[in-house]
Amino acid sequence: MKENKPATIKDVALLAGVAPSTVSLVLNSSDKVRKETRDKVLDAVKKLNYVPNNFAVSLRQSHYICLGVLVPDLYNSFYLEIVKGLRDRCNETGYPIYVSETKNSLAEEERQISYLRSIKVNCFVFIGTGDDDTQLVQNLLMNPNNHVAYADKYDETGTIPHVVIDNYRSAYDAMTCLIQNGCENVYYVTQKVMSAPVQKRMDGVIDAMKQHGIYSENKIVVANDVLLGKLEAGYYAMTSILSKEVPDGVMASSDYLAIGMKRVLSERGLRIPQDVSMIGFDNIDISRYTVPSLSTVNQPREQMGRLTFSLVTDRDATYTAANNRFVLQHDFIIRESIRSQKG
Amino acid sequence: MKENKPATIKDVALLAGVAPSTVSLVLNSSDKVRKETRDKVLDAVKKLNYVPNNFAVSLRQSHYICLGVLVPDLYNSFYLEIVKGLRDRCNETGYPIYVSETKNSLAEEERQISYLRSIKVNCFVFIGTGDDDTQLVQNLLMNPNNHVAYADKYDETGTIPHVVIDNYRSAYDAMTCLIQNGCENVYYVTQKVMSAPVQKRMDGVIDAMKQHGIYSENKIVVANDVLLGKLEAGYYAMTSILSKEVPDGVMASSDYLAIGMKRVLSERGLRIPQDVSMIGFDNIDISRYTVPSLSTVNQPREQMGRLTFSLVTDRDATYTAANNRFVLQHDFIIRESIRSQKG
DNA sequence: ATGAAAGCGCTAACAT
DNA sequence: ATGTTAGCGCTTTCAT
Repeated sequence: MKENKPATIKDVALLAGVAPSTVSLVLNSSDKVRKETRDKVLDAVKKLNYVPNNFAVSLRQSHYICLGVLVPDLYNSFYLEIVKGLRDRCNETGYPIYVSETKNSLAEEERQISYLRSIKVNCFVFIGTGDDDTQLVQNLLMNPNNHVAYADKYDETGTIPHVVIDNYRSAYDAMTCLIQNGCENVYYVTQKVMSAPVQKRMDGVIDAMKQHGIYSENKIVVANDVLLGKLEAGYYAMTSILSKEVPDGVMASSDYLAIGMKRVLSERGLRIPQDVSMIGFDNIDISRYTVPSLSTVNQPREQMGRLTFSLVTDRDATYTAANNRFVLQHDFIIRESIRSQKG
Repeated sequence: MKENKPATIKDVALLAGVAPSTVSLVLNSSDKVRKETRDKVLDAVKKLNYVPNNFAVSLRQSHYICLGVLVPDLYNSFYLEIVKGLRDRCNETGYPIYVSETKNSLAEEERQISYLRSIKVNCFVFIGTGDDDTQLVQNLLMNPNNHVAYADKYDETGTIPHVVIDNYRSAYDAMTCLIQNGCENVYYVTQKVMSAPVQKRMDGVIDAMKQHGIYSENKIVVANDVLLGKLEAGYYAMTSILSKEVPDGVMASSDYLAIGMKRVLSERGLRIPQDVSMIGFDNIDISRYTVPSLSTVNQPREQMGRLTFSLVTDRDATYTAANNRFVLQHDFIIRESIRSQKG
């Protein structure tokens, strides 16, 4: 039995011997129709393999509640975990969710937003995108039906709800830990794109170094992760450090970088943590299983996603925080890659 | 300037002093309208921040070309790379793409398909989903507008184009390599969900073992990766093997499993590859950077995605293969985790 | 080169 | 409890 065109509500009505509006009623609120009629309709629906045309529904209802998510990189497990939190909440509540990749490009971001608007998405979540998109966001908010929230992204105006961890503090503490465990010559390798969170981490690292009198500009190394991929970028960053000297500690702005760096140390016969202590950032799943396991800072990523969902779908602002900044707790996870040698 | 309702084509027409149909003409084919009129229209579009309502467009045009992708697990980098290939081709050609997670659940798959159909998706790509969804697919194909292709999934009927590697052969070769390099007591750890590709790999492994007279049933260990996550599942599988004996070689059906297994060996002071040779499957990005680096089988994942895109969007079957099976080349990647000791 | 008008499939207000 | 009907925003003949 080949169907040529998908069945419409009219076809169902015809087959069931009722009016289209009755079919609609059955499909949307089951209690306003006599059971007998209802069964006839549902029978016809099944027989015709009927699926409502969402375009017609949404056109008619003129509003459409759907989450649009913008992420720089869809292959970064850090972002993916935040998206997972969003996705789970969407599944729980029946919201459609559309995830787009922006590749750190403002033009791409604009293109994606335009598409999302064309399909009447009205809830926009920005995860970790650059700081230059504030104008885009303002544009979006011109329509009061639109809602915006950020995850892992700051809003200094205090108008847009955003979920972050204390990036400054967590990085400050991580670097301090290295120092307190005896490191005196520490390098910090950071990713290239200086989003606000990454900037704040660097500030924290530098302040910690300064406070212990071990800061100098050349201790900060910018990895070439835009061109190379994080693992390889870490590998090259560490290689360049070793071409100058062997530090007694290294910190990276992400675990991926750290794993690339670790590989070089092993190749050179340097032992972690005996020769070099090491700490990453993000706590990706593999960090616990590397040899030695990697110390790191954990961000509650899924929880960030879940909270962001609430913020962007919340029509009544039941959630509040000073300056719309929701700061979640990070954890500092000490594993084998740091030698413990207090003092 | 707050806009309350998004601008419609009428608003644009009004402001530009033309008819709605003219606006439509301008927006869709630029050459049928006088330049002067065109500019007026584009001006109005910009002023009103106008974005076409895709629901209305698609409703009117009644067909909609959009890719719907179904994946068991959105946090598995293997699938993600295939999706990346699809996504790139979509971006190149302007197709929208909607990616759904099915979690190895038939019910979830059904739910997602129903949603995709409601938004008039007509191209369906199944990546690595179970074998029990053939009925769903047949249902889909009742409508001749719908198109289906598989990636990393077999179709034995020969009706549905599918892209795979030679899973049997690649696994057979990998196991043979271990044996030829001197391993005599080898275990194979496989993931639990026995999709056809995973089954074929196991068949290949077992045949290679048998051919060299080293097969026995207890050499095959099924990891508990449904409950635990692959890393941890690998960890426990290896632990259980070591509770019986120390093999001289292990192979895993995925790199993730292998990394979990590797950790146990290191903890027990067993050296790779001196004491135990090791090989994984999938060539995830980290495998090159682990210490020691992990030997593995590479699938051309992005290419699989790109080809699958062509197959599902191709209206004229310009691509052909025997039984609709498109077999891409795998690579066998030898790294440090195998000791080389021919004979 | 541009305008007028019909209709895609659905829902909701109103009528019965 | 169910049917009738108008109209969401757009494209696409068909006129002009």
